[in-house]
Amino acid sequence: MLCSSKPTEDRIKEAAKEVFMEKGFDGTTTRDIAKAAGINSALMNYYFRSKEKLFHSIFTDVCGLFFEGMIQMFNSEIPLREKIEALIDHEYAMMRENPRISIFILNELHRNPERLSGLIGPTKRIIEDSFQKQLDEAIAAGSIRNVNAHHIFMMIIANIQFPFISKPVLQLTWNMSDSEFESFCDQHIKLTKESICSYLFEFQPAC
Amino acid sequence: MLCSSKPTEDRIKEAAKEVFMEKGFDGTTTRDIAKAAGINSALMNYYFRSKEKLFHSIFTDVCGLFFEGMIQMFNSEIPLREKIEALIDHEYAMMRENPRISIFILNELHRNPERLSGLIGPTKRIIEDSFQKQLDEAIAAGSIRNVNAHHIFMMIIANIQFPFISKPVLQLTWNMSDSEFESFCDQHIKLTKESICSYLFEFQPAC
DNA sequence: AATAGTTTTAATCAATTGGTTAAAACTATT
DNA sequence: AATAGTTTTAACCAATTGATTAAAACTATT
Repeated sequence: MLCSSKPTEDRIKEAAKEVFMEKGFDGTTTRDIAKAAGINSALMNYYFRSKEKLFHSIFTDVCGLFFEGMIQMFNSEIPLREKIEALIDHEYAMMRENPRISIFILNELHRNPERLSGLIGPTKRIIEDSFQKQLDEAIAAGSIRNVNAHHIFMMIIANIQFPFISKPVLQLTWNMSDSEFESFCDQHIKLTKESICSYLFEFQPAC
Repeated sequence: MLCSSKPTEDRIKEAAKEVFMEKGFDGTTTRDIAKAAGINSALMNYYFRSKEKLFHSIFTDVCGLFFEGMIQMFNSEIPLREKIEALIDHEYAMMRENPRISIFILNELHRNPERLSGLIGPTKRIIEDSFQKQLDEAIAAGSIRNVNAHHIFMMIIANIQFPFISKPVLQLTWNMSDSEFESFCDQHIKLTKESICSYLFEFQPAC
């Protein structure tokens, strides 16, 4: 039967995802995965042919989760101000649910940039999005400052993802508990919204 | 002799730093290091007792480089606006000289948070800095918006470090050459300065 | 219950890992 | 040049790594 094999295959993938996200590709052994999945270590090679192939499968999924929602948001047809706030809210919610996703993806790409080839599909679409157009129209109308979409994009993701990426350092240097870290993040995305929107919308057109 | 041994010890350290920063602790083998340093692999254990100890030595150095300058800047006695701009300039210069330093440190801490214990000394001082006082005074004087130092700090380092951390993704999704990436960063720190300063200084005190 | 097909396992493989050893090469002092 | 101390090396070790194998356990069809 083909379908009945699903549960174990999925169990392996879920366990592997956990371990890979925590330890990275290099720090993970196939025995770690087998142990986490509660299976014999040979079974991993039965379903996925190698550690590399299993990782690739998981990495593709994780990147999808990481990029898809964001891209949809960018290309959705809502007014600029709401879009920026919705983007920040969405991105923040995603990071709260998957706090390690950012450092995991970015580090694996840093270690092995060729992995990018797999995600050219989903990410490429960021380029040809409607966001720059939306900005250009607002700029032409004089309702916002003249600024490139890439920088707005960077300001958003940097301010949301970086707190999670640097969490261990922050908690040590600022003596933060987990709940204090949470409220710091809450406050920071609020401030990020304000900061970006005030920079964009509240300017002196010709002064 | 004790002093004559320095050159090789340093050569090992320099080579190890390169390899560790590129491949991470888990991705690096002692033979990689020996090869990069042009030495017999046993010599590494002669000078440093183990891979872990060699790494610790390097990690301490790198963290010093990463934090020291920033802390000094924060505690220097210059006016607020200049301080923020100087901080950004300094941080940016440091990242341009050591583009991988951020992802390296943050990932190693993510993988093994205990390594933080070694850098409690240098970083702790960030807490008891004069920056918050400086902000409080400006807030009391009504010259800036009411905002916590932690958030200004986060806005600065997030906007400077994140472009370097996410460089591979950016270059792919936005089809950027190395020089285009550079000018993007130039532009982004300029924008970051403007954005933070305008948020801080240009506000309606009671509107 | 006998069969054929699938899934799971224990045992094992060669390669690589971090680390040790004992001898060699080098350096300086006598 | 003989000595003692340091630095470097080749050879090696046990443990771990990713992966394979052949047999066992399971499942369904006849």
